Amino acid sequence: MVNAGSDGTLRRRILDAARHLLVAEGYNSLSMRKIARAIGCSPTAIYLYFQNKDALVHTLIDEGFRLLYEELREEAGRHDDPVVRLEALWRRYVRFGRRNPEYYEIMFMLHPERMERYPPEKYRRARRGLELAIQTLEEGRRQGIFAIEDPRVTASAAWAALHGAVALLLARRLDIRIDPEDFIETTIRTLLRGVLAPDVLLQLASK
Amino acid sequence: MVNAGSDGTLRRRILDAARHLLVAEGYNSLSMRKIARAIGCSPTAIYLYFQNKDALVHTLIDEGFRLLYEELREEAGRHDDPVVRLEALWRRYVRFGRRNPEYYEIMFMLHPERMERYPPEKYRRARRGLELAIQTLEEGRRQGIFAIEDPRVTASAAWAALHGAVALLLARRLDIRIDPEDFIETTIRTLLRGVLAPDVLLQLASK
DNA sequence: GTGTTTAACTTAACGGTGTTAACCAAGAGG
DNA sequence: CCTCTTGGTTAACACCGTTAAGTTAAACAC
Repeated sequence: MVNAGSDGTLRRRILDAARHLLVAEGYNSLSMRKIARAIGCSPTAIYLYFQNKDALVHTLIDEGFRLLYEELREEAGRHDDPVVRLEALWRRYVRFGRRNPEYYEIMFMLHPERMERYPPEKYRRARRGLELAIQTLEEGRRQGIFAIEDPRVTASAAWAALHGAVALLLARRLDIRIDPEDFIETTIRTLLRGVLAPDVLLQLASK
Repeated sequence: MVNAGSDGTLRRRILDAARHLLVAEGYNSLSMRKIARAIGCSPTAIYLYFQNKDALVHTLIDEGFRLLYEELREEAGRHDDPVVRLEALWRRYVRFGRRNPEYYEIMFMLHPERMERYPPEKYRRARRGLELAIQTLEEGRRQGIFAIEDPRVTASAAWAALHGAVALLLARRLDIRIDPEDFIETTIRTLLRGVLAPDVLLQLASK
């Protein structure tokens, strides 16, 4: 049979089925054969449109990065004050991870070995979100609000911290006695206090 | 053949081979059949000593947690000043992760679905390391050195931040222009500034 | 209108995986 | 000497990603 099932190019339908399966059953049980079964084609048909499973997953990862970046860009455009903007960006990142756990997992939590094949050229696109934080940090530093050395390194360190928080949250590795909201709040406030200039911090604390 | 190959109980030899394979080839290519081949027994023999592959990996994870805790406990015993001790604990954690990437991966970076089966009772043992940080934070808070609310939550947030740093480092997801040492240094200094009381911070900055 | 090419897809198969069921050989106890 | 238990084995099932070869239908040349 040719183009079995509903309409739309097979490539598009493969991606839709893959994303659906990913969300429904998680990355671990995502298999070529299941995808094929879901759309009523043979497993090998997928290889006409994707070099292999990794390539397919990478396409999903691209989708995820685009989604995340659009959220961050929109958020960044809403705030003028560097401190407010930075905090908003951070919160939005965490929100994205918690709301899209399956995307987040394939984007950031896949095994290193598997991800080394993810083309480095695409990493640059993926880092556009970080650039928003870097610019904000740089801007605030010029105004004497942030006491940091290298904005790029600081932004990366903060990103790593948020990633760790999201990762542990998604993996449910936190002590059950800890409230997730409290945990996130503490993470962000600690980071913020870590980058703010001491005098600004005192000023904030006094009022 | 009975008890093929060298001496030692088969159970012990399975664990040794598994750990060796894990370190040599990474978690992804760790398979029951490979372990069996390495020690010259049949794949099914492993099931006489471990319920399944997960149970085997969990035993390796236990080893890892014991190793990590011993390092942290030894480190904690070497420093009296809470600030110094906290920083030393944090550095030691990062060092463990970077020196034992395979252990770190199965301990903290395995897929959530797989890890949910890891018995919650064992998590408590795994958290003993965190208790060291909690106690240190509590101690420093009583002395007015740390401006934090809940030591348990703060310790968890800091742990998450360090985990994120290690995870991104091991997964080689950092911008290539960023020096890993610089990155770690910034992470730890930011965290420290985030938990220190503002006046202590100013005092530190002035001298 | 017929012959040929090409695009889209299929079936069969290879080598790998975790895991289970059934079997077997050697030693221990009566 | 016979039975039971211990500590393994072999064979098999159902899955996986991937490749090679085959098929079928549409498109095009003449």
